[in-house]
Amino acid sequence: MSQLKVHNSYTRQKEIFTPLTPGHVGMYVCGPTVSGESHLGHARPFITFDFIYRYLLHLGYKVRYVRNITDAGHFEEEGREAEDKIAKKAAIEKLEPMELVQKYTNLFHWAMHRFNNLEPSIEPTATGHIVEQIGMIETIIREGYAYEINGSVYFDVKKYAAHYPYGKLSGRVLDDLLETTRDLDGQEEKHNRQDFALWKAAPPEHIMRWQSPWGQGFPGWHIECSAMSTKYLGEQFDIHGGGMDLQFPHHESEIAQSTICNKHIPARYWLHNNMITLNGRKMGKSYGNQIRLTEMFSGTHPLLTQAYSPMTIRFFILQTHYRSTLDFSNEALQAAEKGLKRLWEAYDLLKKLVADEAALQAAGAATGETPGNGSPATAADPVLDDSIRKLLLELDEFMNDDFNTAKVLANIFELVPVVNSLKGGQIRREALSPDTLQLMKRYFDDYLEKILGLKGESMGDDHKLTGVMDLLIDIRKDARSRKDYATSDKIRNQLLGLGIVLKDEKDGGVSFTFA
RNA sequence: GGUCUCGUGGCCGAGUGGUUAGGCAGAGCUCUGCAAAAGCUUCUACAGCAGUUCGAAUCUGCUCGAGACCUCCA
Repeated sequence: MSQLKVHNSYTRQKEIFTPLTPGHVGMYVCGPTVSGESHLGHARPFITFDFIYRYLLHLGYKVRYVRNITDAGHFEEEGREAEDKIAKKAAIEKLEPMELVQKYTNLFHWAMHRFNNLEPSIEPTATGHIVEQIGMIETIIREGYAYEINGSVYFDVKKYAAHYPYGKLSGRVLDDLLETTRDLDGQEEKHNRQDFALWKAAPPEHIMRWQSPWGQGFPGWHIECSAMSTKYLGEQFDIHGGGMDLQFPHHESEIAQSTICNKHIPARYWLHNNMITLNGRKMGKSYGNQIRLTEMFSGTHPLLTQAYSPMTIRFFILQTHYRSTLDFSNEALQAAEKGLKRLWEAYDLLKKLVADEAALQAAGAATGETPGNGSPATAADPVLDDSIRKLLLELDEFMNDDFNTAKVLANIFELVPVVNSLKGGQIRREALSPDTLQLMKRYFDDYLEKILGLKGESMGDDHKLTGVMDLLIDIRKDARSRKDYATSDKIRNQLLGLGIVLKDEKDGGVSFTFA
């Protein structure tokens, strides 16, 4: 099997992934700022790094996945809104800051859960690590790369750039920044405009504040990630992830801070997911075009023609490579919804087929007979059998190639007609060897559920409901056998009105799904 | 203005210099009491121009267009 290759934003190349400590992976992903509700765009990094996390686990790595919660709030830089965002909104909503933080943290966790994202190993909060942040800032000052003015501390970018490759991650040149940095209020106390805050003195109205060697204040935007990643993953770790829009200035600043404190770049592999767009434009609050997750799930946003389930959104995201932009539209989401449904029904079928096969073998074994009805050990259609195995084995190659979930799904979709044909009889069961059928089931289990993190939308395991359905299906069967189609159609149509779709199978059986 | 990315068939999207991406939608057929589902077949592509090459959607240049970052941002 091929080795895992990842696209490293830092080198702009695909590189073979080699963890610092064999068998172990440390991964840090920038988490949400819990000052408001998450929107569709936010779903992308957390789903992306979830399948990356899952795949690393699948490969057998022991992974420590750290994803922070930014609950201190980043202030708008340099005085435009010299107020902690969280404190500001809290005043508007008449809530305690921590109450607000709790509310949106809960909402975030709820959304993550619905997306079937695994929980990170550690989910540290910024407010819980003020001490570490202050410690790091002190180190940077001691090293001579930060200075204090009026109770605030700034990172000396110019000095840093003279000794280290500043701007490499984001492809930025310091001189360009000098020219393009805007005039903002409060700039004058900084030595240079491109310097960024490590610690900000808190104005009197600022609610969230902590005591520091420089007086009462709050931490700058970038220091929390440096402090927490260092604390939980060490001075250098394997993967740092986040959205592409965080490359500058956030990740660039993290690199600078950690380089001064720890003497080397914090992470070896920098992975960035691309944006979700709406009519070709990035979804984000700056553009006022975001659709909140609660609105997605309920279909309440004016742009939505219907509600979209968390799994539909997950699947929608998985159908695209994580480094490409993904354009939202109702049509695209509906396509994803239908595709996922077809895929999942085939997967359910496959599970049944394999279970039946196993039962047959078991029955044969129990009676001591050779499994006359079972499949022979060899494939009657070796060409088909081979092509299936090839499609399956390619899945590993695709994932190893920078997590190409789009290709993975394409191959799996090629197998959907095979599964359906096994059920429909267009392909005889003997055509495939039992091994191949088993292999297919294993790969579907691994890829669809374990790695891509998809799951069946629960249609309710209500025994009473299934009982009633069995009864109705039974009555309808009787009616049909009497050619009483008025009755049989009435049952079917009325169930359809309730959102339950009956399907008459070829073999006389009847199945039902929820529309 | 600076830096960078992208432009694929009705829509969403993969893509290696030479072979079908895939999904959804459309068309035809099969199955079916009808329907749904399913199966089979099928249509429309690589922004434009020029170049490199035996051969380019895939490399180079130019033109046009879109977007991202440079400010909080996933």
